[in-house]
Parts: sequence; C-alpha cells; structure tokens
Amino acid sequence: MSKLIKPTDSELEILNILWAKGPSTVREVHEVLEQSKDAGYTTTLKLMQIMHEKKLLDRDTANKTHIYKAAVSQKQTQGQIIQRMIDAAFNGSTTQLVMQALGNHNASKEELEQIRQYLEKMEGKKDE
Amino acid sequence: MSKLIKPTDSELEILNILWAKGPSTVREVHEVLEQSKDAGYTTTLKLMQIMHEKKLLDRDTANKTHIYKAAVSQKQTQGQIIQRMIDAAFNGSTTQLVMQALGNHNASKEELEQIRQYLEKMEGKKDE
DNA sequence: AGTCTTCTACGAATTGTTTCGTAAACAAAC
DNA sequence: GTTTGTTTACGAAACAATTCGTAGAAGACT
Repeated sequence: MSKLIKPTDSELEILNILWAKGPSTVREVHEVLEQSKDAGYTTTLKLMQIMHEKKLLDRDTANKTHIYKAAVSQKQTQGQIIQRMIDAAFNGSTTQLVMQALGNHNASKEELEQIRQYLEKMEGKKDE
Repeated sequence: MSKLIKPTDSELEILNILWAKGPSTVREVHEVLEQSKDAGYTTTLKLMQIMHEKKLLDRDTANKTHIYKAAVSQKQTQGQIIQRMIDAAFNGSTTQLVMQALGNHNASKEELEQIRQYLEKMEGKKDE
C-alpha cells in the first residue's frame, strides 16, 4: 500500500523547488517562489507548515531556522498525478493521453526521437 | 486568444458525462453520476448551474426541464489540462510526461504499436 | 543590556467548492 | 381543483485553500 499524494498547485510548486534544490529553509524556498509569483513570506511559511502536517515535507527543527525537505519522491508523485489525470480526463486511456500530449505540443525532432527509442526499448521488453 | 478552461474535478466528471451522452437533462446526468458517487439531486443541479455561469455549459431553457450541453470541447479541455500539468509537475517537458506515463502504466503491445505509428507520422511531418 | 532582524506560531479574513434544505413554479394524475 | 411529483432557484452551511497581520521567541550586533 502506497500513500496517497495529492498536493495542491501551490504545494506542487514548493515540492518542485525542494526536489531541485534539496533540503532548504523557508526563506530559500520563498526566494525562488518570489521570482514567479507574488506572495508574502509568512504565506510560504504557512504553506510549508501545512505540508509538513500533511506529511508532504519532513523538517529538521534542531536549529531555530528549520530545514524542510520533500517527504515524497518526485517520481511517485508524478506517477500519481498522471494516473489521476488519465482517470479523470482521458477515460482511463494512457494512449489517449500520450497522443494528446504529443499532438498538442509540437515536439522537436529530437524529443520525438527520444520517445521513439524509449518505445522500442519497451516493445523489446515485451518479447522476452 | 482561446478561453481558459479550468474545471474542478467534480465539474470534469459532469463534462465527461455530457461529452459521452450529448445534450442531457440534469436528471440524466445525475443518474449517471449516482453510479459512481453519492450526492443529492440538487447538488448536481447546483453544480451544473454554476458551470453554466462559468460558461462551461450551454443550456436550453425553452421547456420547463432544461437541457444542458458542454460548451467546451473535450479536445481543447484535455489539451489545457495536460499543458498545465506539464508546466506544474514536469518542468515543462512533454517528453518527461510521456515517458512517465508509458513507464508507469505497463501498456499493452497494441497500445505501444499504436503510439509508435503515431510518432512516425509526426516525424514524417517534420521532414516536409 | 538594549536594539534590530529573522524566524516560528497562531489566528483570522478571504475566496472557492461542494453540499443540501426549502420554497416556488409547473405539470400530470386523480 | 386539489394532491402528487418533478423541476428550478435561492440561500446557507460546511469545508478546504490561500493569504497575511501580529506577537513572541531566538539570535546577531553594538
């Protein structure tokens, strides 16, 4: 049984920062956040405290300035978000999602090639 | 400029029903909804009224029993949902999303083949 | 020690979503 | 025409997410 991870959009922004930077203080996270959105410091603090309550973040309170880090893996979180979206908006069809994503986005030749190779690797696995 | 479509999860459930069934009454939608969740009739009604205010649904009030239909296309809605998710959870990389989706889900050989063909068609287009 | 800054904690206001009770309009059935 | 059932409209309650002001603790600076 694996835990249900359902971050809100704001929470996901914070998780992204922590995944990229590793363990950080509220101030460090806030400084990154400030670049893209307009929010006060205590707003970021409160959000991260709530995320800690929800077990999305771990924190080290040994020092006055607490250190937070993601308590959920990027991969697992992405997996669950995708799955929910496939169920909610794509009638459960991964294929539909993938095609929509590719068709929508005007991927570069390099990207398409990368995906094609990945696909072949997977098809190969099926033959074993 | 195309309109921003941001349905909540509940709203998306209703959109899915209307996309599948076409124009329907509140009761018809509610009866489908009831199968998967537990909500009163007036809850469904209110949701659909709000969706009409938000221009997610059109309605025909010629008769006492109103007829609702989706005012946004499935394709456009799916496209926007995917794009938001790519930006919010996949660092803007469609490739990352596609690989995660494929890797996660254990797609069947047929599905993989279908996607591979789609890919080739796209790569072909790039050469024109 | 006293001042200044930084940080956490708390609580409240705001906003948005979801839920449903109740009433009024309307139609159908008796 | 009065009862019964279905529908819409309205309003309010319950809940969750977001925002931020304020207070107090902790440390740094002189």
